[in-house]
Amino acid sequence: MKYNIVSKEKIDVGVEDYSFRLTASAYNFSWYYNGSKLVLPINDNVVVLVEEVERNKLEASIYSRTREIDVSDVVEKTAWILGVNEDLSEFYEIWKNDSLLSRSYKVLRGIRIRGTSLWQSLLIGVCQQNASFKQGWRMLALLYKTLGKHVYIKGFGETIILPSPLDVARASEQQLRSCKLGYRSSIIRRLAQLFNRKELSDTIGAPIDEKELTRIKGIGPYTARLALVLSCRRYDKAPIDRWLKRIIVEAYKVSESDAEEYWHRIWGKYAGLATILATIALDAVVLTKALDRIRKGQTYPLLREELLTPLTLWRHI
DNA sequence: CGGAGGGGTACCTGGTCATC
DNA sequence: GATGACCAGGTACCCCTCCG
Repeated sequence: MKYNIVSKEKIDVGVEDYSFRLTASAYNFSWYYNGSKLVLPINDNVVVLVEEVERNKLEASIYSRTREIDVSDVVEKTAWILGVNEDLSEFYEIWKNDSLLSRSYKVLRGIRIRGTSLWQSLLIGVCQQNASFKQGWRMLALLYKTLGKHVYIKGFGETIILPSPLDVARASEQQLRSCKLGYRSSIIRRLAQLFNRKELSDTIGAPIDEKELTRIKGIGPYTARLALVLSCRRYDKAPIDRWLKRIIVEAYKVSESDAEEYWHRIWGKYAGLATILATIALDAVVLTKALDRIRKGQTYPLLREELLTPLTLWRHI
């Protein structure tokens, strides 16, 4: 089915320090961002193409497969995903003075984490389990390419809609295997089943509890907390993996057992956001290289196009 | 006694690095 | 260049202690 443009809307940026370019770049794929235009699938029928027409003036072209759509609802969801009204001034005060991340402030200031649906956040989380950044995002990219819906958007080109829980349920074993998910494929199947049975809700921004998620086999605290960060902008509990734990030990000279508590003490209710920021600031390089960079004080993204990093993922995959 | 919580370890899979 | 050993890293699970 064809997506036709139904409306062009202005998206108001309600904060001073917003960076569309950074927000669109971070952890994104080439079929969603091309350096200027950002594709945001809103629901089964609606896709939004966002562009910065002037500094902090965003324009959203709404594409739909159906005639009747609620434009104000789409605009509201687009604004929420982009975090254009998220005031982070308190967070900046900590960031500017933090010994690990302050050097990345100049480069990354203005960035927001793009909000996702719960389903999408769980897929991201499960693919990140026991995997390096590169490995995890390659898995996710394969999921998109193998099971997602390839769609052509005029003014952008080809994009891919994330496979739905139903798409995953219908996929063959072989198809899932070809996504190189390993043991994760059975977790993803189980998740898809929960969404299909409506035991999990995929409404954008709907609140969910960490405990509710960790009850699911295959979802532990890391994946649950990452899902809360991405799907609810809940930053109070941080998804701290061993990578970050070791980095905290090195950077702040605390013991491994105190690392998590220490991180929460520094960042308070923004601990989860700081976690994501740390991965971007250190280009998500593997632990040994990250520790090396901390020793050299290279705690900001290198911004080299040829590297595969959270900020340049869209140039490569 | 029973539940909560913490520690240790096995499991799994792709990445990395040393060795030939 | 091929091979194999080891590592990274999140979760599951078992066992232990603690506390009411």
